[in-house]
Order: sequence, then C-alpha cells, then structure tokens
Amino acid sequence: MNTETDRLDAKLVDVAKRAGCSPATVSRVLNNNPKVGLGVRERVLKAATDLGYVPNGSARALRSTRTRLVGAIIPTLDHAIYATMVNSLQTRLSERDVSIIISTSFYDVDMELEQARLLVERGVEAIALVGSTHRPETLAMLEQRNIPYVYTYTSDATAVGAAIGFDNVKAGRMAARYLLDLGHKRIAMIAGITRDNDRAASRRNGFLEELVKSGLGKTDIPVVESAYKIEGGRAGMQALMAAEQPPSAIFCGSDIIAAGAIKYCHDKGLSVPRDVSILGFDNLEIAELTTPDLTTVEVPAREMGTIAGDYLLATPAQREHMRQRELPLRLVVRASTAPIAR
Amino acid sequence: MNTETDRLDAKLVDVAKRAGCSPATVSRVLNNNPKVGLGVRERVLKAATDLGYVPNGSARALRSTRTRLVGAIIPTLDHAIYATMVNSLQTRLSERDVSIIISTSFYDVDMELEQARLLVERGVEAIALVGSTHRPETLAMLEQRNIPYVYTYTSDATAVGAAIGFDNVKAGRMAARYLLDLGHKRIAMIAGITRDNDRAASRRNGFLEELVKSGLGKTDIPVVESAYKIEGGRAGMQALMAAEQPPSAIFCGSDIIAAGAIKYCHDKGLSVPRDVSILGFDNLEIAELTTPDLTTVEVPAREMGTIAGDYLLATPAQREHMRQRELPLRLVVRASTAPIAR
DNA sequence: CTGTTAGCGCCTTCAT
DNA sequence: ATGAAGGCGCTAACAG
Repeated sequence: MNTETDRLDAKLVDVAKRAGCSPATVSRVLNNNPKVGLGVRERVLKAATDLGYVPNGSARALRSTRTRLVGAIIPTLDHAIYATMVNSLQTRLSERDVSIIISTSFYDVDMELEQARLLVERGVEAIALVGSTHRPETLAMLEQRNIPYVYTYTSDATAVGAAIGFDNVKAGRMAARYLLDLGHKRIAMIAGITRDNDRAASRRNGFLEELVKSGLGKTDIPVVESAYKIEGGRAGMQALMAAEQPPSAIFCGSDIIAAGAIKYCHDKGLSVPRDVSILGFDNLEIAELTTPDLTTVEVPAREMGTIAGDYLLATPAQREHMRQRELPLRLVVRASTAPIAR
Repeated sequence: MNTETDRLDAKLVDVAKRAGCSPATVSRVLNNNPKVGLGVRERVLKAATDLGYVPNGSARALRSTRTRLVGAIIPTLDHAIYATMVNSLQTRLSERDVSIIISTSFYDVDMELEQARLLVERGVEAIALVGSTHRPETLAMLEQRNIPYVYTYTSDATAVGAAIGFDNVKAGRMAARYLLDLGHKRIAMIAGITRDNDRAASRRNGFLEELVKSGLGKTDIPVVESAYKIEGGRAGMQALMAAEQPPSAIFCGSDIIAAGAIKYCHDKGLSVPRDVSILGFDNLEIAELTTPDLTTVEVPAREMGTIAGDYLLATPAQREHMRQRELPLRLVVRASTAPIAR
C-alpha cells in the first residue's frame, strides 16, 4: 500500500532529479571534481542526504575500474602477531576510505592460491601476503593482472613483489649469538612448524648457522617443531628435556611456545633461568606475563602493517622507492635468560 | 610489440569465443546452471582455464545484486577476544566463498556509523556488529536497505537485529555470586572502559546488582575503569589497593586487565589468592600464563563467530529461527581465587 | 561549468 | 539446450 515508506535505495539519477541537474553533475560532485558551481554542489549534497543516497560501489567499480578494495591473506587471525599487523594495516587503509578483505590460509599455500583467486575476482587493487613462500601460480596470476602485492614478515623482495619486514635468518642468528654470549654450550630450539612457513624455517636456519659457525656440531643441536600454542611449547620442552644432557638454553619460535616451555618448567620444578634459559620471539603482550618475564626478539608487527598499508595505497611510481624495507629487530632482555651456571 | 604477452584479463566474451558458444552459455556454466550440454560445459571450462579467466565481481554484482560480501565492524583486532571471533567468522564464510570486509571502530559508535556507510556502499549483504549500543542512524540505514545484521557478544536482540552471544548482566552476576560464595565481603571491580561499551557496562551492573542484593552497600563497592591492557590492570589495581580497607577479591573486566592486576601484586609482594583473589573475564589463552593460573569467566568467542557466520549466510526465512541465541557462560576455576582468609 | 552519449562486464528474460 | 538483446548504476569522453 504505502509505497512511500517501502521505497528502497535512491540512485544517482534520483539525486539528479531532486537537485535539478544532470546525473553527470551529481557524479562530479560525489567525486569531488572541482569544476562544479557552488550552488549546484550544495543542492546536490542536500538532495543526496535527503534521499539517504549511498553510491553503488559495484557500478562505480565497473565503470571506473577502481574498487578501493585491497586484500590480505594471512595464516590466521588467531595469533596476535598477525592480528596486530592486520589491525594497523586496516587502520591505515581506512584513513583513505579503502576497505580490506581478509582471508586466512592456515599456513597452506594451496588455500592461499584459492583465496587469492577470490580476491582477484572481487577486484582488489593490491594484496598483502605473509612471508615469501607462495605458489608460483599465485604470483603469476597477480602479475598477469598487474595487481601489486607486498610480502610482510620478511625482507626478501622478488623481482615484482615488494617486501616489508625483517630478515628472518638474521633474527635466528641474533638469537643464537645472544645465547652463545651468555656462555651456553648446550643449546636447542623449539621451532614453529616450518612446512609452508619460510619465516620459521629461515629463523631456524640462521640460528643453526650461527651456532655451527661458533663450533657446535650441527647434529648436536636438538630442534623440535611445535604448533604455535602453549601446549605445543610444553610438549616441545618435554621432548627436549628428556635427553641425557638436556640443553641449558632454548630458543623458541614464538612467545606462545616459550610461554608453554616455561609452564613446563614450573610443572617440573625447573627454575628459569637458573636451570634453563628460555628465549622467545615476537614480543607479544604475553611476554610480560610469564614468570619470569620473557626475554624475546621483538617483531615490529604494528609498524609492518602501517608501512604495508602505505605501500598498498601508493601510486605505481611511488612504489618503486618502497620495494624493500627491512625493519630493525630488537632483542628485549628480560628475566628468562641468564649466563650459564657453572 | 608482443601484444600476445601483454594481453590482460580475458572476459566472459573471450571465453565464449574460444569455446565456440554464446556468452549466455558461458555465464550459465559459470553459475552452475544445470541445463547446459555436457560437451559444451567442458569446452567452456577448458577455455576459461586456458585464458586464466577470472570473473569480474563488480559486473556480476551490478547485474545480479549479489556481492557475496559481508561486513564486520569490531572495536579492534588488537584484542584476542575479537580477533578469535572474527577468525572463526571468516573461516565459516570462506567455506561458502563469501568474503568479509573488516572494519574497526575503536569502541566509537560514530566511527562505526561511518564504517557501516562504507560497507553499505561496498554492497555487503549482511553485517556483524559487536554489542547492542549503536547509533540509531546506523540501524536505520541497514534496515532501510534491508541489510540483515547481527549483534555479537550480547544476547539483546532488537526488533530487527539478531543477537548471538551471552547475557552480560548474568555474567556480572555470576562473577559476584562466585566471589560471594567464597566468603568475600570487600569486593571490588576493575571494569573495562564502559563508554560506548554496553557489554562492559552491563557486566558491571550485573555484578553490582548481585552484590547489593546480598547486602553490600553499593557505595561500598569500589569500581574503577581501565583500558584493556596489562598496564591498565596494574594501574586499576594500584588505585584499588590504596584504600584503607583494600578489597579481598577483585573482578576484572578482562583477562588482560586481570593479568595486569596480578602483576601488580607480584611487584608489591601481595600473594594471589592468599591476600587477594583475582577473577578474570574472557578465558583467553593468557589465563594459563599468569602465576597463579587465572580463574575466569569463559566467553565463547569462537562459537559466536561460527554461529554469526551461519546467521549471515542464512536465507531470510531461516534467519527467523535464529534471531536470538544465548550461549552458556562457564566459570573456569583455576588458582587465582580462594575462600577468604579468616 | 554543465549536459549528452556511450558503454564498463555480466546476467537474464525471451525467443528459438 | 542455446542464442540475442537489453540493462544493472555509474563515470568518462565529448560537446557546448
């Protein structure tokens, strides 16, 4: 009956009619095209609000080939290191009215490819990826369609893709050096799962490399892998400490893992750092919740998100100067590590 | 020169040409329309992969008014309780090839309105919101355009909007009851910031209500607010413990806050729970990292995300039966609370 | 400065 | 089971 209240969304033509001008003019006003008379502009704006007009993004995108949409594919949001990065990335983008579509790959490059295809279909203008290991098809697709992409959590840029992050091999070396300098000789690592995770693998490699360089036999360095969960750290620790000559210092691939390792020590009556030093990675908020506080390598997650956002928003020309950005890594010394007891 | 390699994205017509059929047929194949000859169907699919064809979502959306896009506006991703929910929400949606645009409001209903407008412009088919406090304009806009929305972290559904979550007042009461049953008389709360946060406010209200009901004078119950940060919890604790008769039990609006409160106790040599009982809220992974382990009220974040996803994916008819869903709250008793010392 | 004219790529009747 | 034609809502030339 009452067609007046049933009325759905007004469209650009309706605004034009109400403002007494042509659709083109309305379009110009909406896109801040400067050459529009002040009077008309105001009438248009008023008409638009009166009608509760909201532009149709699809139509706009179809016509202009600008979607103002970018994509991000991350392993999971259920890990603070990624959630924090995405948070700052989204914040940056929203300042420019660009929206972000998030997908999660669960550390699987095949899922990543599927997700990327979907994002391309959605018309994203750029994509943020995590790490530097991807299916060649994924990159080929993006490159073929000229969709810029940026790697995060790594500083390994490719010929086409940019990288904003840090050097994971260096990170591993830094961890090793620190433990070595503390006088430790029996050193082990609880790495994250390295399958499809180049960052975890590089950290482990850098770590081992540095240890070997200073005289340790590679086979003498126990390395176990564990999920990024407290329980994983606990299990990893158990495996490591079962040895005849258990390690006196352990580098964990994430603070979460480290927290689990420390928990294990509590349960078994081992003192940290007296009996064993624990070194984490990420510097999450939880690093201050373990007892003792966790010594860890800080990952600049927030900063990566912001800079990645800048990259995605940049013009092609600007991007040239932003192709690679290695952020500094900082060792945050707290109380879970100590010189070897003698 | 080489126009062959410069070739950009194929479109539906190109697929049609290559498959030797009409665009309409290609469209049918792509949309799984059953009445297409088997031979043709295969030729089309092959042509599509050969050309690396990816449909243009904008065009499709414009024509069909289905974007396969939904939106979510949350306070921040930088808090595990939201990141976890969004993670499971996104996971659920991606099973059905629906993408999610995330925006953050930073606990500000005005920002939320802006974000909502942007989402509507993007053509999202449904929206997930957090809590039940929103600008009327936000809801009016969604309702006017028939965009279904669902509240999360609350069970207060409106006439139009669904709610999937829990009863925050009850949650507060549950916390109070537990502490009361432990014999505590001097009870306080460190609430989160309650401005624009109905959930935090309701929890506090329920908490106070229950305490008053059992004979405590409302003005005798110290309540401070703090940011959802470790530091906030520490500061809140400091304020509370400065009183002449400091509380013997404290309910914290979040595990993060509780963790900060416990930290404060460590620093000041107060024993938890001997000197003071600390009760958290959320049951984040960190609840097992404090010393002692944190007693807390569990919030079903993951489940909310999944169910909210189901709601957003449902047909209008199905939605009728899903308008309100109150998930049970569970008290997870660990070691940070104890009967009052006497 | 403003209006007119064409489509952007796809889906969807309507024929056949 | 398949093809032809029209238009979704908007913007980008091109006129004036």
